[in-house]
Amino acid sequence: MDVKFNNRDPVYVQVIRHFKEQIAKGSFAPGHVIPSRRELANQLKINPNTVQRAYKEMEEQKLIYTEGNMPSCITKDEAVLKSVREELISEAVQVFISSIKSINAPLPEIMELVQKQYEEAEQRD
Amino acid sequence: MDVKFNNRDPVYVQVIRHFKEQIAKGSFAPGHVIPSRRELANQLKINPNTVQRAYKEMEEQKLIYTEGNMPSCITKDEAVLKSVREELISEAVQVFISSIKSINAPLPEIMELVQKQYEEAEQRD
DNA sequence: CATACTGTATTAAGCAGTTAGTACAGAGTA
DNA sequence: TACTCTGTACTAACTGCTTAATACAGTATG
Repeated sequence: MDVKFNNRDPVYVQVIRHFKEQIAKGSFAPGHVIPSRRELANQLKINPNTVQRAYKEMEEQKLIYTEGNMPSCITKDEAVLKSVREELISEAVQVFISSIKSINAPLPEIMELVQKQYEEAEQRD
Repeated sequence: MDVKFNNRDPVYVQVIRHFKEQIAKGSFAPGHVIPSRRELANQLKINPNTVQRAYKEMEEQKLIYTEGNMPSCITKDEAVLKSVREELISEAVQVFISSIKSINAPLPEIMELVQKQYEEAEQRD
């Protein structure tokens, strides 16, 4: 568990985002146990309440569930897990397109740029 | 002049963004006069100080200039104007790629999505 | 029973963004 | 001259979001 924070977005939002990315990647099996509020807070050097807020929202979105006072777990509902991935992809595509259109940039030319930079990023990994 | 605000980003940031998009589009000729602080504030129903803050930052970035107490104008430096467009494009591409990579989404598949949704958006205009 | 974990709730504090009010200097115009 | 625009500067206060601090209840384990 390792999250790099930016200063712009609220920390709890970034935490949620991080979990969604992991889910989208398939890094979490359904029912997978996630760190307790306090433990994750320790790892990330943030306040337990900030984690709590993130977890609470994830619970409302059915991404995780909590039984009694056991550590929370990733949902077992595979439809939800799948939709997370679709949501992130669709979001990325929409943001991208609206950015491009807002400045009337020609798509083909931009696509080439994406292709090229993607490959460069690929090599850096 | 018409800006639709979201609740997430600061208003003054969105105002700057709006001007940059117009510049990138080529909607503003070099030296083009822009509304006064008070006038734009009236149009957008925001506080003049918020506009002032946006204009001040744009001036620091050399996007606009002000002579005496005349209304501010878009810069005449075409290199700057050009770089705004490049900056926005590069930003959009980078955000997109990092989103895609953070969830290990295969590029070709995503590219198809982009292509498709771009055309759909095209028709809506 | 006691300790140490869980999750949860409530309240306080801090902070960035925004608004509001006021003021001042310069320039054009009736 | 008086009025009305322009930009600029400064301070104060409000607001909502975010984070911090603390406390409480339940459960498992030794």
